[in-house]
Amino acid sequence: MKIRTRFAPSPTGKMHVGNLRSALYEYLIAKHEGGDFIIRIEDTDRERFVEGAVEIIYRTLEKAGIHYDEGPGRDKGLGPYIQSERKEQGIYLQYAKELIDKGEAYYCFCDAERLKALKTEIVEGKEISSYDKHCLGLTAEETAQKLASGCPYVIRQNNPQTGSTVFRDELYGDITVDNAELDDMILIKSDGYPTYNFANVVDDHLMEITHVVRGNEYLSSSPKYNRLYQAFGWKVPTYVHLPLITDAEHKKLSKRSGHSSFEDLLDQGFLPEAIVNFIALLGWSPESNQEIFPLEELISQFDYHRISKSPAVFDIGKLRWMNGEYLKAMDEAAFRSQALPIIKQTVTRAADFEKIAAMVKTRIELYSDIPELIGFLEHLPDYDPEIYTHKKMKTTKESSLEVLKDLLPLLETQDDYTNDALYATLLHYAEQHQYKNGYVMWPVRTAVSGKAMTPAGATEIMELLGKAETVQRIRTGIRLLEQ
RNA sequence: GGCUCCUUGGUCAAGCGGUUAAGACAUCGCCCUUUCACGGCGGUAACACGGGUUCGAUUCCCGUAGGAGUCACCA
Repeated sequence: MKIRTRFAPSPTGKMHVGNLRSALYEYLIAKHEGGDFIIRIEDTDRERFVEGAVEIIYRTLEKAGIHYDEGPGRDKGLGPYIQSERKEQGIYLQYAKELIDKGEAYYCFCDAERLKALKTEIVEGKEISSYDKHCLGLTAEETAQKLASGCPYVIRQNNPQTGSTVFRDELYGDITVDNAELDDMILIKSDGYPTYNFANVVDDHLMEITHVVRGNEYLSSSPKYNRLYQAFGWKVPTYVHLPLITDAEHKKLSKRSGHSSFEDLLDQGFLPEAIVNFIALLGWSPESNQEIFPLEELISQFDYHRISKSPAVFDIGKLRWMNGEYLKAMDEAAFRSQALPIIKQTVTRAADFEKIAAMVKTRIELYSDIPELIGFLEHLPDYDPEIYTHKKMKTTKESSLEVLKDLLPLLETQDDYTNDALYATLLHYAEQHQYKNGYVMWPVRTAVSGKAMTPAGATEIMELLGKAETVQRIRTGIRLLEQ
């Protein structure tokens, strides 16, 4: 049978990486087997609905390279794929009533006040409650009368209080839960919308989803969903619950806690391919030691049985590294189109911008590293003369001063400021005095850059700066060293 | 607190009864070099603990501890 997976986001804002990874794994599981990947919008909570969030979802998947076979606008006969539209068609209510007829669900008229009175404990600021089946005790007449009078109602699942329920997860194995733990969750809310708990079961069945893949925050409610499938007499899908992605404090990534969304990462300059590659490896590993995976290779190698069970910390440092790898592998033209605007914004003097782009390419992890790296080309920064002292080069402030003073007249009279010519000049000087290259290069590079680290060597920098600026910076260096 | 799940270095992780317990990021050192970087080489660093089972446990079982998730008319 053809595998069908779905990504079922609720449109409540930006997508954080945990959501994106779920979408990615769902996509990979389907595509690895030549199956279909479906999108379903779960907009049953009209209070949390955020305008434009649906577009964010489409845009995010698009940028991530995740294409869907079915979904809004791509109806293959099992739509609509937006739950609010399905609700309008009366789908959920119809199925809920079927459950009521079977005695697996019941109307509940309890108001907020009574529900609040049921809250028994408060643990860590969270109220714990479980419904007491009060309305299950209503007679048919009482129920009919309340319905007729327009009394607001919800429909609840009727779970047994004895025995236990077992369900199987592909990764976690069999999980058994006492039925007494199963609360009579609400299926249909008083506004007529279904809850996630109900809608996902109904829709996954109707849309013929074979593999339900989702975050493992759903692990503990899955027995209740299983009971729903059983009550309907439907085939239970294959479950794959994914380990959580956490922050450095081991807390689940969430919008609420202000964790980075995919779009935030893009804004920070991360490449979508790098992000996708990185999150694919958070919770899954291939048989080989390969780490760089284009999406196509991910599809061919993704075996969901190798997904791990323990949570993974989202380490932005490693993402940076991976982004750097993608930058290095990028072709020159593509890199330039992104880097050049940033470079030109940072360096306004006439310079060989393409040369700067090439020089910077292998030394950054993010485009946003560029200004910091080459800012010195625009303005000589204030710097501490102590950086002229370098143990390995055997340079001191005194030796540097001497070298710079010797070199100044040479540089003033030289007109050929190409890298090769400058290099020849400096090298010749070093040879004459029997200095080691670094002994000369270090102070020169320091003077023309004002930095202990630069993305290029001394003469390359001089070429970029040109004669006038170079000479001026050497003089500045001498002045600093004479103080 | 109840329930459920998880537990190999700081982080991602391989391992699926017998291994010198891979690899990557980070970190440190060395080499290369016109500094740093890039590149190359190398180092530090892990099986949470206690019982079993077994000739033999990182691997299987049971406890303990720790962590996480969940307990809504949110998904």
